[in-house]
Amino acid sequence: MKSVDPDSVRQHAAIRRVIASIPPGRVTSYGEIATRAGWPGRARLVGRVLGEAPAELALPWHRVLRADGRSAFAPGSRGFREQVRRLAGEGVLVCNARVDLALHGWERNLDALLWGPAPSPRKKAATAAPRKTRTAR
DNA sequence: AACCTGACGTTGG
DNA sequence: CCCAACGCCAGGT
Repeated sequence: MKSVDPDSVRQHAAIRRVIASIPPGRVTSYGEIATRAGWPGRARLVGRVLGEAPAELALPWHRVLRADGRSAFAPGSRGFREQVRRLAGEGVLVCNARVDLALHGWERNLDALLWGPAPSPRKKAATAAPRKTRTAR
């Protein structure tokens, strides 16, 4: 049998716990989860844990996005569509394959709201800026 | 034991 | 905006 590292078990448990505590209608990143779980920099591990987590746990995986607000799944893929669908059901809209973290981010959006958008500082108000829908790369 | 590959992130060109 | 280079962890070849 394979010896299981007890420390590793705690990591996974902590990570799952953090994911399970993401409030509906809010999203966060892999890195943020890793940090909250006590292991900053282990974003990759979060992805693995999420992928191996049994469905019975019913973790809100759809509320986990990349640091830039895009889904970890390829646009158009099965997972991508399902994630977008679930998020939409919670009032989180995905525009241009991306979620506005400054708006739906799980805490940490205060300074962003006060200092202005952090990621893509939309030059001017999006007064109907058609922003080409970037035909799938 | 190298080498590759991911539900990742940051920095620098 | 795209790409490359690292840093990171665990598994598979």
